[in-house]
Amino acid sequence: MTQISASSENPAERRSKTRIQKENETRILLAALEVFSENGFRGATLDRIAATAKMSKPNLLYYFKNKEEIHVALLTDLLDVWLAPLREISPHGEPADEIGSYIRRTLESSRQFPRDSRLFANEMLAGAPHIGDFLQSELKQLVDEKAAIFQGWIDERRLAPCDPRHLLFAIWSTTQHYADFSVQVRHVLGLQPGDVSYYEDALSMLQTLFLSRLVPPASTN
Amino acid sequence: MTQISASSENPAERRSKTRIQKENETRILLAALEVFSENGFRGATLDRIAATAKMSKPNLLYYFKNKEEIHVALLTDLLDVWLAPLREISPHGEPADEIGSYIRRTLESSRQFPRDSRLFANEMLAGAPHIGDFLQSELKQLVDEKAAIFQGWIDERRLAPCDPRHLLFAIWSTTQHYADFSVQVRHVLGLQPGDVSYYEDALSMLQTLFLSRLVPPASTN
DNA sequence: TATCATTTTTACCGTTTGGTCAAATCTCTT
DNA sequence: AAGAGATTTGACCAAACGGTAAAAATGATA
Repeated sequence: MTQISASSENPAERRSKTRIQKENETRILLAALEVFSENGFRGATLDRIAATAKMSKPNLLYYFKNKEEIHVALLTDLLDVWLAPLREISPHGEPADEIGSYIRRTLESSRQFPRDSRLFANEMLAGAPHIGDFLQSELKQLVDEKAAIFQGWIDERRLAPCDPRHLLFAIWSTTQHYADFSVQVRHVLGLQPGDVSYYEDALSMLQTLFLSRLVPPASTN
Repeated sequence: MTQISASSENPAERRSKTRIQKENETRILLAALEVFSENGFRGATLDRIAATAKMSKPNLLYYFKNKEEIHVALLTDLLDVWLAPLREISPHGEPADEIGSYIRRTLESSRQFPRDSRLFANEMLAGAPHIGDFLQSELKQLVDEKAAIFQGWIDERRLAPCDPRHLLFAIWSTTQHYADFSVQVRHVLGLQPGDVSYYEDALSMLQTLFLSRLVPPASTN
């Protein structure tokens, strides 16, 4: 026994990851993201993930013990990244600035990580079987916290009276729409499959909607 | 040969539907809507649909020749209903009234037919394999037509300058969000599973967002 | 280069899946 | 009540599914 090393049969439980292990895990997660985000958990198959990762199925199961473990790994990674912009909303800034940059950031996430957005959307549509607890506890807490900031602005007349949590829903839905429904967006706009140029017009529209005024006050002519 | 009748082996192709046929088709479509809307096309199984419809699988396949035919039937029914409110937008009304009632109607559809909304969302996430053609042709045409109305209002200074098609995206995404992400909405708001009371606050928020002003103009204090 | 741990593959297993078939049952009309 | 057509069922099939076992191949290290 020259090496104390890891001893566990599961590579994920070993103390430090080898080069090959790190490479293969990211390859698998990338492939799994592709497949899960298109077809949801039930619609995805290990064979397709393995094929996408250019790896045999047993080899894939050498790194993750089952289908669910891959899915959970993806969702866990996702939630951290996705909530970062929300955490950054500060009570000390101007409402317009804070909301404006929050929209810009979430829309940017939508453009950069459309598959992650679709992975999350699929989980929601399925009834959030894997992250229901997270939504009820951590997310709710974070939303309550940020909603309190908005409520403060409302009380100070720096924001129109509205339910702050629904304001967040509106921001989430409009920004993620461009990732989740990108097929529809492209078809309606007459764009080619890979074209994501519409994100610029989207940002412009959303800034108008949330920060300016869409319909002018009724004139008394 | 006392009866000329139908002759075809496929009940769907017979000239007039029997009582039993009508009953069973609706039972199947209802069950299929439930299953497809939760798990998407690939994630749904005929066994689950049959079980939900309280019917044997071969009997189910007596009415629809395969899985895809059920899915297409659901999507076809859906598109008509879903686009009705959009068709009703008139160039002769006031922008605020037209947009306001359109939001009210789509949100009402979201509340009344959340499964339909999720069925559509699943189809989008999967890349619209079954209705891509529809999006490119009929939907694009309808959107272009309505976008022209909005553009007219913009030219008349009755609507803020913006891309009208993105305005439609914003309305679609915010209203359907309450159906597609209802689990998240309920968890964040701390509501019970069946509770859809949030739709009232949602309408209020969306009317504020689209028809009024969220952030007051910067004061010069 | 020998050795041991890591990685990959081959062959397989039981279950689920979409779908078929023919026989049995039911329903409606005459 | 009988006959024809409509409906339902049980038995079945090949392929796809998630996952396992063990051996073979590769990599790292001394």
